[in-house]
Amino acid sequence: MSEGSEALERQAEVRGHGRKQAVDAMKRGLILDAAKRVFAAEGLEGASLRAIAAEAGYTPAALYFHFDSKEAIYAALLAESLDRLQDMVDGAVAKARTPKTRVRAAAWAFYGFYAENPHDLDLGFYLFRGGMKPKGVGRDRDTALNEALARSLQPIADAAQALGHSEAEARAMAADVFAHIVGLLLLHLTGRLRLFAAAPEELLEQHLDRLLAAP
Amino acid sequence: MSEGSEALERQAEVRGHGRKQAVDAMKRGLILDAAKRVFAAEGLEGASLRAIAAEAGYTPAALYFHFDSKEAIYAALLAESLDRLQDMVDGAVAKARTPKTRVRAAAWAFYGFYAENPHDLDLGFYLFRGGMKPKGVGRDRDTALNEALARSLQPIADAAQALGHSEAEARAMAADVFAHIVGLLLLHLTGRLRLFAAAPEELLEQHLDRLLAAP
Amino acid sequence: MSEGSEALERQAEVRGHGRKQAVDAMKRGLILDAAKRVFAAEGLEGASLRAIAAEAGYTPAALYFHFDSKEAIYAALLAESLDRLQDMVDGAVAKARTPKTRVRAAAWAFYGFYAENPHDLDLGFYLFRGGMKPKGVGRDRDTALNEALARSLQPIADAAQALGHSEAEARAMAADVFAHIVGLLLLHLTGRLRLFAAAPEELLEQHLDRLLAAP
Amino acid sequence: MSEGSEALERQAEVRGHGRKQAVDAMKRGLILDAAKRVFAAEGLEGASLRAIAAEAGYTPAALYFHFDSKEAIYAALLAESLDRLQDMVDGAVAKARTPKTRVRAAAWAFYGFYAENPHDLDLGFYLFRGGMKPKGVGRDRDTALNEALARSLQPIADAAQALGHSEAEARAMAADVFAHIVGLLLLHLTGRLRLFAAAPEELLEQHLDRLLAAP
DNA sequence: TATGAATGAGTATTCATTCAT
DNA sequence: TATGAATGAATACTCATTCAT
Repeated sequence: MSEGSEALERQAEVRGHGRKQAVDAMKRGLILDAAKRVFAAEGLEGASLRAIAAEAGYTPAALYFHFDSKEAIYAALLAESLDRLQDMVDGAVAKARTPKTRVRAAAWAFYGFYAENPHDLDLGFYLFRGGMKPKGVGRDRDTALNEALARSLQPIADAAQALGHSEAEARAMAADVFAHIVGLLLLHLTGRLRLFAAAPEELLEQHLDRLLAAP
Repeated sequence: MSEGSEALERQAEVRGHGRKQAVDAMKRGLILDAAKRVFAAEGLEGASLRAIAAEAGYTPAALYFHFDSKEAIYAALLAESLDRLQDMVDGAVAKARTPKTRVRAAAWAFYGFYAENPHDLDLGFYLFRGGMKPKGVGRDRDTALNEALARSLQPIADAAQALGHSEAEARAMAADVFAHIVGLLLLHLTGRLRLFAAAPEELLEQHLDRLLAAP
Repeated sequence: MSEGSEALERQAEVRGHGRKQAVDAMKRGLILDAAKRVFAAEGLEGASLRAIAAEAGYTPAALYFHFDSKEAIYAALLAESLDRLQDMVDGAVAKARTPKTRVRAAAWAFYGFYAENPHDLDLGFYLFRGGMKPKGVGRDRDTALNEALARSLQPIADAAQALGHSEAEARAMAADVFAHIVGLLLLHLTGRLRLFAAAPEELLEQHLDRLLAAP
Repeated sequence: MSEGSEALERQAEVRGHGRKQAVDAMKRGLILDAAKRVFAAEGLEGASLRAIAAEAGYTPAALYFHFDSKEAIYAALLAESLDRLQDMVDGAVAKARTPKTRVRAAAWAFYGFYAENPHDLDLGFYLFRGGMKPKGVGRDRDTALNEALARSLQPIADAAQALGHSEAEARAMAADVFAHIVGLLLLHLTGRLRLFAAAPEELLEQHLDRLLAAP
């Protein structure tokens, strides 16, 4: 066997491998798309593995070649959701000129994302909660998701530092905005905010005003 | 039969009735305690009717004598939780002299209650969510629970009005505090707040400071 | 103790006993009425003991003082139904002058009774079937109900004999009419007769015509 | 790969497919057999899904792979029963030369089938009744079963037309025979016919005699 | 006579997961 | 890589009946 042929073989192998990976990724993607659809239509409770498999045109058993467990599918869904979230936040922040408008832009993007995709919030809390127990991997996945989440909120911390805050203060500010928005969304989406005849957008606006008022 | 004996009989009857009621209430209480225990140990998902019955030393069927459905048990649990919450908030507010300290006291009591009883928060969100569908009066129960919740936060709105805010502003303030605390708790309890090296208590303190700063 | 007083006592006893029996019979009647209502509204499946008790304003357990079992209630219901049936048949026959019209009258009364009270037919078949197993008494009850049923159809046999048939032939004729009507009703009530675009009344009329045609 | 081998592969594929189908059909058949056994032993009431599964050597859940619901099992059982019925009727009719003997043959085959398989009658009435509600296509199934039933009785209508009856008359005749036989069977099988010391066979014979007597 | 409380057996159905093929 | 078949455990809830009071 000549060198050339070896190289060719390796190349073919590599290409074959790459193609395999690509095909696999595509299939995973199709399953996740199906999961997203089921999930959006039926909510967390209705998004059984069977339902997802059916929607994806698969047998339930087939999904186990692509994901370790149902939780793994959820986790992948959440990871992808966090990616979209980050894109939205980054996009919004990019258009803002001043640190203050960057904080506002990031906050509103964050709020808007979940207000328009309430199920993604569900997903987040489901997994960040008691889920993730069974299949061990939990730990790694958790930190990965955590990092993705932190990245999404980083623009707020960055802008806060640009405003003269210390790093600790900046982090606290990001956390504060994060918590406030999550609280508002939860109460809003469960209809509890109606009790106070309060609109979440107004409350958020006021919160940002107070937060950004010159001290 | 003399008048005296008649009176005694009536009294006995009444007492018998009262005892029956008391016994019933006690048994309901025991079941609810069992439910709380299971709930604390296994989380909402694991708190099946069977599990609750077993923990209470009953057969599943027996619970249906005391409660109409599983959701009814949850609802009772939540109602009782909201009662305790209100007691805590009212107790804290009673000790405060000025409107501002009353807001702070109420907010901290609210926060403290759920920080110490995280499962009660779960319960609230479970029921305030999609639950409550199948049996029971759903609707009635929902409004009753809503009212209990609103009552717990009323001290904040009252104090806000005492500070000179309009009724609408006062309501918004209660909603704002409510949302902020819920957000903080959720992130704290799911460990997300650690990402920002932020302590929920500090964040709440700062939020209240900003909120109560003279404009 | 004087004779008079003895008599009075006995009388009182009897009266007391009689009253007790009367009261008991009345209560049984009230329960049966309730059962009939539930039964008419919900059908056999829905007529649970609980439902009957509730409708009668009783606790399920209370019914066991008046009836041995659920089957016993059904049996009493059926007995009463058969009484009403007999009244209808007898009433119809009484108005007819000739043997042939008596056969017709009896048949139509029988048909009409069950066409208007389809649930009574259900009841009959339920009990005449596999039911009646548990509580032993089955045997006695069965023969009693059988006799009541036979009595209802006796007018047909009588009229047949009046037409010159032997006793055996007359019995066969009654059986024939009975079977034909039951068959028609069953198929009619389950909608199977529609398959043939046939009306049960016409079929019955023709059957009677053939049966009564001079040989 | 030569053409021959391709052909072989296709054949294997087809056979594989065919085998899969065959295996599936066989398993369904085994389950249905089990159901029939349970059904015969315990009656309709006792033929729970669990019992059927146990008898078939399956877990309850496994049955859901082969049938959509318990009602679907019943429906399949009935469909198969109607097939056997039709075979018997068709077979009997095929041997008869004249229209009149064809009517008689069909009627006796129909009668004989249910006299020997009383449970099939139960099944029919159960499903043709209120059943069929929950899952499954109910409607479709109902009409399919109706058609199967109608087909079984078609020979009678055909023969009636051959005798010179109009189509409507022929249909009525089929309905009449159907009703009479069902009535006889029901009374016979529940022991009610004994009341009249009447044998169902004699009554059917006489009914057919009258029906087929030249007018 | 009636109740309240409780039982135990039962119902059909759903779930995530596994494994031989 | 995917399927078909199967599992075992779980679900909430209903039933007729019993028994101490």
